[in-house]
Amino acid sequence: MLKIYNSLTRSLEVFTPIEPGRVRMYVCGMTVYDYCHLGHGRVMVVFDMVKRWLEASGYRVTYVRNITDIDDKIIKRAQENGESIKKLTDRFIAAMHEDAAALGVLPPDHEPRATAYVDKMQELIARLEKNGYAYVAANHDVCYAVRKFPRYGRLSGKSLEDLRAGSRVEIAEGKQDPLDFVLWKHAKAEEPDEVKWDSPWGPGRPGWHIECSAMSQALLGEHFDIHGGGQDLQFPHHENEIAQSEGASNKPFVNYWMHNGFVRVDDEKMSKSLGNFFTIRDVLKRYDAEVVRFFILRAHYRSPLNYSDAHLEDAKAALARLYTALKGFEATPAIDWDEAHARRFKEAMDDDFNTPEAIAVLFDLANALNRSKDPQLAAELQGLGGILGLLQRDSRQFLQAGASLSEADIMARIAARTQAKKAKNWAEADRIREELKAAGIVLEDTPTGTTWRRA
RNA sequence: GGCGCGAUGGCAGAGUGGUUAUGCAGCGGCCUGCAAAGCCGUGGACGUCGGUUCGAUUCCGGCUCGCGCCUCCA
Repeated sequence: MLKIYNSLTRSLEVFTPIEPGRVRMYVCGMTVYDYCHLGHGRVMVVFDMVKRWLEASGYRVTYVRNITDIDDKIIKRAQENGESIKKLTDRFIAAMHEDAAALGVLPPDHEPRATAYVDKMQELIARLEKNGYAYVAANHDVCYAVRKFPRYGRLSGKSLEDLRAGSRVEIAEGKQDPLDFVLWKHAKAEEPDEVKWDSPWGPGRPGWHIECSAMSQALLGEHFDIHGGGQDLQFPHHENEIAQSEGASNKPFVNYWMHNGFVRVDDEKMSKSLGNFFTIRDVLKRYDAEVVRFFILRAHYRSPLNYSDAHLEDAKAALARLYTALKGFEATPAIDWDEAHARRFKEAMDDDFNTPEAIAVLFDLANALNRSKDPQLAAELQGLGGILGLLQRDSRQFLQAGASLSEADIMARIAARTQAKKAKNWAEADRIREELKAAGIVLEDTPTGTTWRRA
């Protein structure tokens, strides 16, 4: 029985889908004006894991992760680069897909681009206007009247009074309330035609928050099961989504809200604005993508995750232990859910996707496999790993990837060393081994011959 | 200032009202020509002060410290 920590109620709840056997899930994706950093990587990996576990549990899942391809920063960046919005966003969407694929993130079922749903956004705004939640401000922007929505603040645990007290002095041109947010931004003369759409409120473009309300509704309906995203989106983005979607439909919007924790650098949130971010592609130049995925999944999705070389090295060594246990087994992944390890794995995953505990089970399984050499355990280790998107490679491939010398070169030296060993010329044998070690190649003598792996 | 989250052994990171997390690193042993890998064993922990309890790292409260949101942000 799956339990999910619901940000809306701040408690662990039994998961019950709206439609039996079926899960509809929406996750806020990226604004594509730059390369994804590791924080974005975490969102993608975490909700990929969630989707995989839901499917492994027998649900049919429809997973939507949107792309924000129209926004202030995109416009600004395109102008700086002297390229069109379309060209810029296409470029970074392609890069995002490369990064996601490298991290073993399966493509979502739908990946809507905001610009393709502008008509849906306008429909939604029109309904909000009709229901009395939207108004045209003095500067011609269409705004959402926050005070009209009684449940505003429920998700973020903030009252309007608290928010007002804490809000920095903000020049809210024409807004009825400083906390009101923009649904439709009136076009400005200096903006390129590419970012102007005709609308009942004049030419302009959608506000950020309405995008997700429109896309989720278009693809998943007015009421769906799970909505996810980074913790920083809880307020105001997700709060605003609720206000918009429920204000328009008069129905509950989402049953379970999930928020993943931040990636940190030196105990500070990794973010564009702080400038302390590492892009996924930079990290992948130095670490195997599966090591990065393992590193992300080794922490609980709601906990902060500190990024550092030492932690990546640690993850690399740990993952190598798992692959080492698998060495020599070419089993087809197969899970016997009645087997003790598999049951523990399931229990962990059902407990709010406790991947650290699930991975601990994998290590116990590796230990049992090392002792017994039972191919069934190898099949299970690979099977359970597969649910997390791990351990699907040939173990030799993992253990040898990134070697500084060619296979033939290494094999030649191993042959030379084997000769030396036969002649009991230990000095020469050790010299060759040391030489390879200096090149990052570790030799291991086994009863059936010498094997190698990269350090 | 308001709201929220967290504080676990050298590092990372789960979990539990009384009994082993797990991984990396360390130490001892087995194996090995010696190693490596693996196996066996082992030391070392629950921020602080109170409370509840037969018993708390685990529940409750104060404090301290850290982080986040309150502004675009995954």
